[in-house]
Amino acid sequence: MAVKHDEVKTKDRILKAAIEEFIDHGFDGARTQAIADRANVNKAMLHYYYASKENMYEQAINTVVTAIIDKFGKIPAVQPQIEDRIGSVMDVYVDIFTDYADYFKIVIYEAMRGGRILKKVLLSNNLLHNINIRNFIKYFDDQVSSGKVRKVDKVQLFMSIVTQMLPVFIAGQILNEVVDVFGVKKAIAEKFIKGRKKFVLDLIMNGIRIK
Amino acid sequence: MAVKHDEVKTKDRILKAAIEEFIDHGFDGARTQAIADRANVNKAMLHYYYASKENMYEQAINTVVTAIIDKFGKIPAVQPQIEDRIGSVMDVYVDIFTDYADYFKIVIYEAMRGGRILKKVLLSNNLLHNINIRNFIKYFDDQVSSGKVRKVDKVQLFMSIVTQMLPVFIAGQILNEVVDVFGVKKAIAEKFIKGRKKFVLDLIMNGIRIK
DNA sequence: TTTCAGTTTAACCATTTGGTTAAATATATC
DNA sequence: GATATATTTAACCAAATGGTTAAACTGAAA
Repeated sequence: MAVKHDEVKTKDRILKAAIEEFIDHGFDGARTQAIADRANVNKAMLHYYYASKENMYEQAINTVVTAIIDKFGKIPAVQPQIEDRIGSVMDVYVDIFTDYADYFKIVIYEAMRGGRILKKVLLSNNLLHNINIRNFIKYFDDQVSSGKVRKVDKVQLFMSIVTQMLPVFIAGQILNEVVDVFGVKKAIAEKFIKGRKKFVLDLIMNGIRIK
Repeated sequence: MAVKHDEVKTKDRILKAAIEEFIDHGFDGARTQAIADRANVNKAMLHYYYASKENMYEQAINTVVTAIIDKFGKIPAVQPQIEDRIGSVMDVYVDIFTDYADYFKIVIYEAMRGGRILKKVLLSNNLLHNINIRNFIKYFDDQVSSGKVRKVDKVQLFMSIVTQMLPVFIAGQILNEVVDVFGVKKAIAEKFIKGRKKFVLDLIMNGIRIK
């Protein structure tokens, strides 16, 4: 077997280039020639290693989805204070919405085209066991039992935590445009994002009503 | 002038068809032939009335953005109870995320491609005066003054209200897939969406802490 | 009924796109 | 160095795509 030993293997360079191209343009907007250029290889190499654009896309989705879901395992399982626990969930999502924003963007692109590939990837590789909302629910039940917090729907609460962190992702994508269009000062917008976690944590714990 | 009087004018049929095609496939995935088929016209008619795919796309974005922004004007300006006021904001967004979900999808597609056209459309037609977050802020300030609610960042609060309604949109796009992939029962998922507004309103007002 | 601007059609076109192939080149093993 | 296998390249291809054109058709006004 005549195996070449490059610094980074051609096959991997192509996949990385493909992911970048899909991030920027989605499946339909991506061009195989552009992927070849990004990877600095002849276009025929894409066919050699991945056979088709669609197959390359599936590998790309698999890679990014695996990376994102791995992050979910990073939520510290045990924490005494409910604020800390909710804060940890927020931290993980803030991390994903910043460090993995590009990967998350591909996933949204894919979901909008129908999500056929996403579904396939999620159902294989039993990736889902890492999305441990069950841990959160169990923890929350304990807190309710011990009288720390009142009883509310736990799935609804979890969704509230996650969705309220979405501005972090959205800002990363279109902050400059929002600044332009709405005439908000950039420093103000950045301060808004920086203070997001603290605000949401306070809102979830205390609400706005005066008692 | 020999003007034809169809039930629905060809030009309008084409734009409607284009919007549908862009909803389903985004700009890059949309096919001019598919638009012609949807509108039941010869492909040359697209060129006759709209000159290019890009121009057609710009008209489409203009139409859907105008429709969505008009909805923002529907928030009742005056309401005595803060719960009602927040509820009204939620209602408007729930309406947009259900009745205008397809339009909203185009806007997301466009934002993900960079939002150049979206920006152009928003900056022309002074569409933005309808997005009256200022009204909400003024109202909220009054409520704080009169001791009804405690003082929190108003923009943060507004974003919390809006983002927490996003599951309504997401469900409309991928509810069936979520049911498949995560093995949630469909009735449960639908109940979750139905109860979303009530839950979020309660959470925002009262938080989860026991005092 | 002639006129003429507005509308529609079929056929056509240049370019782009994803994909393919045969030949050339590199590399490990013997 | 010979051999076999893996890798890479340039050239090529069919299909699809957005766009164009000349000619035909339509209907209201003169």
